[in-house]
Amino acid sequence: MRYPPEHKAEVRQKILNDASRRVRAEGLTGAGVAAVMRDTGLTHGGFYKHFESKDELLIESLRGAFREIADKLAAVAEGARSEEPWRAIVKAYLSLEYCHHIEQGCPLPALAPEMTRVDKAMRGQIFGELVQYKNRMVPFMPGRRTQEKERNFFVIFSTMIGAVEIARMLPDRTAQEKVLSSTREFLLSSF
Amino acid sequence: MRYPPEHKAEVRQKILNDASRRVRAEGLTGAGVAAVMRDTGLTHGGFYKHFESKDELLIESLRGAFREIADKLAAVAEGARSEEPWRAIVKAYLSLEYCHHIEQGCPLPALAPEMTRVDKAMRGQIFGELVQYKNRMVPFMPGRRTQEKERNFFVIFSTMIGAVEIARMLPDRTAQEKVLSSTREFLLSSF
DNA sequence: TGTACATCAGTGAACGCGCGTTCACTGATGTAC
DNA sequence: TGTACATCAGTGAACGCGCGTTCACTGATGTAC
Repeated sequence: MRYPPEHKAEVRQKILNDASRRVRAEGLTGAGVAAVMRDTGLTHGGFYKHFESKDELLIESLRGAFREIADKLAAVAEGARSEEPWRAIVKAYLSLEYCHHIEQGCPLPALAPEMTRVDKAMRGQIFGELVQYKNRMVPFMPGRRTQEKERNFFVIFSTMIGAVEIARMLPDRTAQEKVLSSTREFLLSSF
Repeated sequence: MRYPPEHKAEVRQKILNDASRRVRAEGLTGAGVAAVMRDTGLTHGGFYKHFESKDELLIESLRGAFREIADKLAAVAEGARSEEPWRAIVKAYLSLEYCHHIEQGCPLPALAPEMTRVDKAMRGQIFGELVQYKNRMVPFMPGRRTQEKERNFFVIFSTMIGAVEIARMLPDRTAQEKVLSSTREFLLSSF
């Protein structure tokens, strides 16, 4: 079969989208070649027409996940009319909605501990993505100077990441919502 | 060979200690039967004389990890002379020392996201360990009534867990210490 | 216009490897008589 | 006291399975002449 010239790029993008969802939902080793290709509607053999290795898929799908969540949170912040942007980010990040959709959410509460265990080369690349994510969020953070905003980025995101992780370990919505709303109120009253 | 009657219990405990370190350092799948038995100085075949399955090893080694960190933090809190116990816990938990020794540290910043992905039966058991951990920490938390202490447990531990995870993603001590100390100061000035 | 060949995304069998698990065996020590 | 047998933690080969990766092949379409 011959395909239109844009076909290959589209398929690659579809594989990446499926992988970036799978990696968040099932962990760093959860985006297996066969499973991802099945998601995409292809067989595993064709994978290497699109990627050099599974590692390339992994880093590219993480890159996509970081970009996706940064886009969403930036949109939320920019859409905040009557309140400070960081407050809108905190409310969105600590919502039950975000908590329940791990596959579309921030890679940090889904994968942070696993990301510290990958080999050095990949850890360097992941660190680069984290820095970009931080740089996109810093302008929305509370504080006067950039240094203060940066400090607050780390404090606020640390708190949100931990809260989402704990909430996800709890067995029912009520307990989850309790942790999320406690942490939300704590952060919103802290700056 | 015949062994003294306490021998078997000692070997089982050694296997559990090795596994509980490995699982924190290398992830939920990192405590492989062969690797853990090699740590213990035995060969993989003997494993099933001590455990019914790898799942039994996993839950028992997590249980041990939760108990180990709860013991440590309780000792730190009880040893706090001139300050409130929770402040001593925050200082210990957010120290570079604890951050760097993931294999002896709290299972939450090491494993929380992975723990939400295990099968339902094991998730139930892990949730039980989390509840026990919380119950041991709650008495040390700031707040008047138990309800308030419990709320603060979740807020404080969420924040600490996230901060340790982020710190562990950073490439050098300076950056790690910045996140840890920012978060430490934030928490210590919040209650 | 027709024919032969090139292209290339996708297929599916096969590979080597590491994993959890099983099992026949070992061998030092205890017990029965 | 000596002999035959039982016990049982530990050994290491072997298994089935899923994984990432390779590769000969397919077949629709483009290109050369």
